[in-house]
Amino acid sequence: MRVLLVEDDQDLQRLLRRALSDAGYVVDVASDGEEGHYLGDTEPYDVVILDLGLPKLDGVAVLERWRKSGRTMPVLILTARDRWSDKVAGFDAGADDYLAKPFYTEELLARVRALLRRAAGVATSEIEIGNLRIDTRASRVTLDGNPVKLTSLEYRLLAYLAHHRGKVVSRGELVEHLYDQDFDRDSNTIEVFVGRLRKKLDPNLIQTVRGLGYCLEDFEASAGKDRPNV
Amino acid sequence: MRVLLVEDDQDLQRLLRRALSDAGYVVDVASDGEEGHYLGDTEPYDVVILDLGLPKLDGVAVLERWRKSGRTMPVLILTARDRWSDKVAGFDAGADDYLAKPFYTEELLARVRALLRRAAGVATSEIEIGNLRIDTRASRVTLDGNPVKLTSLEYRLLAYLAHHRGKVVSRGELVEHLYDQDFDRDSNTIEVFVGRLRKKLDPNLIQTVRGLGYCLEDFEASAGKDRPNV
DNA sequence: GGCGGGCCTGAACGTTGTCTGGATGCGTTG
DNA sequence: CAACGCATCCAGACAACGTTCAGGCCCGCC
Repeated sequence: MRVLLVEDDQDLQRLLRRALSDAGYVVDVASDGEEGHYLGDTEPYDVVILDLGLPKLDGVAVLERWRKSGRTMPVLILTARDRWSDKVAGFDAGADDYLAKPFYTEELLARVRALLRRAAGVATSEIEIGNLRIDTRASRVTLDGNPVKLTSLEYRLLAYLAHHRGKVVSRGELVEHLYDQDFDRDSNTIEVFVGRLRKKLDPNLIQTVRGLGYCLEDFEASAGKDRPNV
Repeated sequence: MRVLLVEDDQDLQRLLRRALSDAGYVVDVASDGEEGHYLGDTEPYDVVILDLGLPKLDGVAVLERWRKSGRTMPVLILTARDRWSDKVAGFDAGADDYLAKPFYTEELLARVRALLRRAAGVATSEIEIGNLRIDTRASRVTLDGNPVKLTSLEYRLLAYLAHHRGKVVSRGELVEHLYDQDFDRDSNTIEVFVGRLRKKLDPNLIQTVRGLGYCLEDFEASAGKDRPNV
């Protein structure tokens, strides 16, 4: 998952960037409104954390522009505790959630997870696909109840597919969301990781759609078992 | 849900009492340590909010007495922001969470909810993981029945992992909970303590998830054998 | 107040696992 | 059948992690 963090305060920026990448997200950072707006307009983010008090272009304005040009990614706004009017303005401009400063890092992470869940149309922090279960809060995966050991990138790839379950996801989209901008796209790492996931989980879990990408389906998950049509 | 609030500052007491009962809790209030201790010892509370700077009997002493006499209800301690040593003492005495003054009411409420949730999940004050047993009220750890001597930080690290058993906990989260806010994050103390715990307890107890953090697992404690799906 | 011991810290160094990209093989498509 | 896309295998590079150790700090003890 790829996150855009728009925050001008240097300390907070460093703290959050760190916490977010610790949590396994790819993080891009902007320090002012213009930069933030540009990035959010051009790069595909799964969620945006947007401070409201920004130099050059105010957070509310940034958000309004995004929404006007059709950007629908979930946006969480950060605001000083006493600026209630900002909060209202933020919601009116199309924010999905807000958090008042100061806050605890974990709370922010929890809210980011919630936004990602909601965007995927999932109610709980656990995604269940056949006999496979992904606990996004604990960052753990179980198959038939047995815990499966995944590496960081394997997990992130699986999580992304699970959040877009049923949709065909292109290799390019995966690269864009799992890596940061400058990544050599000629490599075949995605294939490699898909292969590893298939081996560790279920060979039929991730379906290849030739020429388009990969797809994680409901009915595929229970494949390894005794089922009528496989 | 019934809450005990032990706070000597009149203004804060009124504010919190109001906020808590607004939130739907039944609130009892004590204004000094003795009264607080008495109430906590005789009445069944679901959660206690305990200020540390109290007349007659200090908060840490109150907490210690409760724990020694077997009271296991979750306790959230309130402390002045700069009294770091108090926080440590509070944890060692058996606190479940802490909040530094000044804080926002909403945050307190969020933490109270979290404590209640957690208490609902974990029935006893003793956490058992394989042959390891952690007595959170006595801050004692036994392995195969033999007591293990842990230092303060070792214990706190273990306890935090145990409270979040099964969850992958990032180094950053650990640092945030074990140390003061501004702690040099480039140090490797966490690794050192994880190493010590592994040495003192079980080498397979704490699992490392590369790039994400550490995880304390149920199944790991029993035997470090190679299981099917790993 | 000086002394000793345990504990925490941070740096250095050794080790391991993960990531990556190329080579190769297989199946599918046109 | 040739070309292409995808899967698998492999090994080097590298970062993350583990281990050890010495210095500093605090505390209790003499």
